[in-house]
Amino acid sequence: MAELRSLSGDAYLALSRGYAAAAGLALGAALGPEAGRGYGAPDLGGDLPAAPAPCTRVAEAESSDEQSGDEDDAFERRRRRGPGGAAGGRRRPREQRSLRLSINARERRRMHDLNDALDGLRAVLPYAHGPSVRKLSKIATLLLARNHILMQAQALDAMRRLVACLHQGQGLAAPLPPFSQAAVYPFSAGGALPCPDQRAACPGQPSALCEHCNEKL
DNA sequence: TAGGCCATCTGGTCCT
DNA sequence: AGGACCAGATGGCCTA
Repeated sequence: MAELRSLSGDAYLALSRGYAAAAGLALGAALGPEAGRGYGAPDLGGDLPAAPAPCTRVAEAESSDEQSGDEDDAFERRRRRGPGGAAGGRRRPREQRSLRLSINARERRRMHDLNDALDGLRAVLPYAHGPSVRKLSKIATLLLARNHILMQAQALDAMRRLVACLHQGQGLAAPLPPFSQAAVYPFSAGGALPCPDQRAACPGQPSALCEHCNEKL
């Protein structure tokens, strides 16, 4: 999992493509070695992990006395195992159990809210959405979002520099790379021009930083 | 069968 | 005291 934390732009694209593949979409860029065990595999006909349906969640979370038998069993096991923990104290067992169930329900609700937020994030990320595509994992969602934000920031910066060039009336000494590669996917290998070309493209920008080497142009 | 991912329970800590 | 947040443990499901 550590490799995902330092996901490069190429790996990001590979990740996106991995999820897009099942839907027959190609987001470009070669599949990198970091594309990732378990992250790129499409779900062929499989269902999502067995989470309670959204419509049943609320009722489930709000009626703490109507928990599943599993939770009852777990509670009994722990009760037998030893003295109560923080929730124990001097409470009567019934009181203690009621409090525990209430805490469990609250925690469940909290996690559902967190998952809803993650679903919202997935909905705006550039990867293939669809019933035949496996949902991004939580960690993949966060890493994809992070890299997407970074790339959007870089694209925005590139556009700002371009506008600055045009305002100075110098035109472009060299053709800009295709928007889809340079602006949208600035990390993509071969997508952006090497530094000397960048210099030639906008000679009137002495203070701008090269996005490839972080040196002044 | 191992490994990845997930939901849930649980106890601890911090905050209001 | 009660709620929010966190991390560890556990067990289930799915895939390679």
